Amino acid sequence: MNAAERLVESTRELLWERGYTGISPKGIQQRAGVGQGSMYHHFAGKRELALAAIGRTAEETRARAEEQLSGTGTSVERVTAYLRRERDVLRGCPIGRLTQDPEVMADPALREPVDRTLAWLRERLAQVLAEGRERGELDAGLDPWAVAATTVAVLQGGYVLARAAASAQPFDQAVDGVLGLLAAHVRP
Amino acid sequence: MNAAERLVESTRELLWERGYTGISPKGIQQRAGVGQGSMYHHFAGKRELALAAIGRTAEETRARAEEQLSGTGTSVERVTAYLRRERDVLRGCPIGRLTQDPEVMADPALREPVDRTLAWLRERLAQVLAEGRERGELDAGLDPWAVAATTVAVLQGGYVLARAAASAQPFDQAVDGVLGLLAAHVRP
DNA sequence: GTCTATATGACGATAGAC
DNA sequence: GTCTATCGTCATATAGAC
Repeated sequence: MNAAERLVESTRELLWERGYTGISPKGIQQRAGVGQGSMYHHFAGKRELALAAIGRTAEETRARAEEQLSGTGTSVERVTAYLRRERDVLRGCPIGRLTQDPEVMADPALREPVDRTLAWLRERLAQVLAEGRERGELDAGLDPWAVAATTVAVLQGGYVLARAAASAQPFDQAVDGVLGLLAAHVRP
Repeated sequence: MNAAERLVESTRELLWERGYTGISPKGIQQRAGVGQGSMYHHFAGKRELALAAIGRTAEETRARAEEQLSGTGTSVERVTAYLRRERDVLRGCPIGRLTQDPEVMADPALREPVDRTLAWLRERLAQVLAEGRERGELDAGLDPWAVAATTVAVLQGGYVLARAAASAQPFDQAVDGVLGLLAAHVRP
């Protein structure tokens, strides 16, 4: 892996762990094993590195979700596969955590991929749920958009609870809870 | 309000807006309108200020939740009152946001009130739901602990979605979604 | 492309006068 | 109690040699 590539990967890791406000060019260089001059040759500064890093993480996040959501099975089976996918729960969501960073939220270019990824997730889940309703797998009374927002919120909030508790248990409970509630809307 | 009091209040605001990693003694002093010497006379440093500020915010958060959860009405009515309570959605949760701060999570004393508050919320909601089940208001099949975790996660995740979208709409949708799902478990 | 040197300001605190 | 002076370190680059 070349210097530019290592720098972006280090930035991705550090953004995940510490957020934009919590990282420094020096820290990125050290983790990447790249000198100062080299970093400033490839990138204009911390912000340019973050733009590249966040863009890549956003793309990856959408691609991984699409794997489960476009898989086989009923609507509810695909949502379940997405929610129960193996996750590094205590690390949290690398996109969702950026919503808590004041400098990311204040910068339209840094913010855009965060907004877009979470909006896309809600929309994609709403599609899957609407499909399930049309196929008669789910009750007609279910609101796909509301339940989609609930589902994404359970994930994001589950990470918060897990990190606070230093345990994956509350995350798993929250997922169990929403899937249990949803089960009552599956048609026989 | 005296200097010590103003310092704690400024710290509470800044922690909410920027997290522990994102604030500085200087910023706290300026918002409080208090000089450097005065700050270090009343508090040993940034960490001591944060301990006082987080402790107070945690207490207040639990007290405000208890207002709705110990109110009148059925189990589901009280949970609904809590979820639909007026909130400054775009500011997020002053406790939940601290789970994304690496320095808070690394310091047991700073972390404890965060953990305790979110654990208390889950437990209190589970109590309310269990009570509803015992009284026959809710289906016997409902798991109070799982649904409690889901409910708190919907709140915390709702804040994340709202901040990303710069709109309260996804928060409201997520709340509507979980209440809609819960409605199917209310006994006639 | 990568290195070292240098610059400017902020961070987080301590010391001692008033 | 509050003020000003001072301190060592880190943040975020820029400049120019190799």
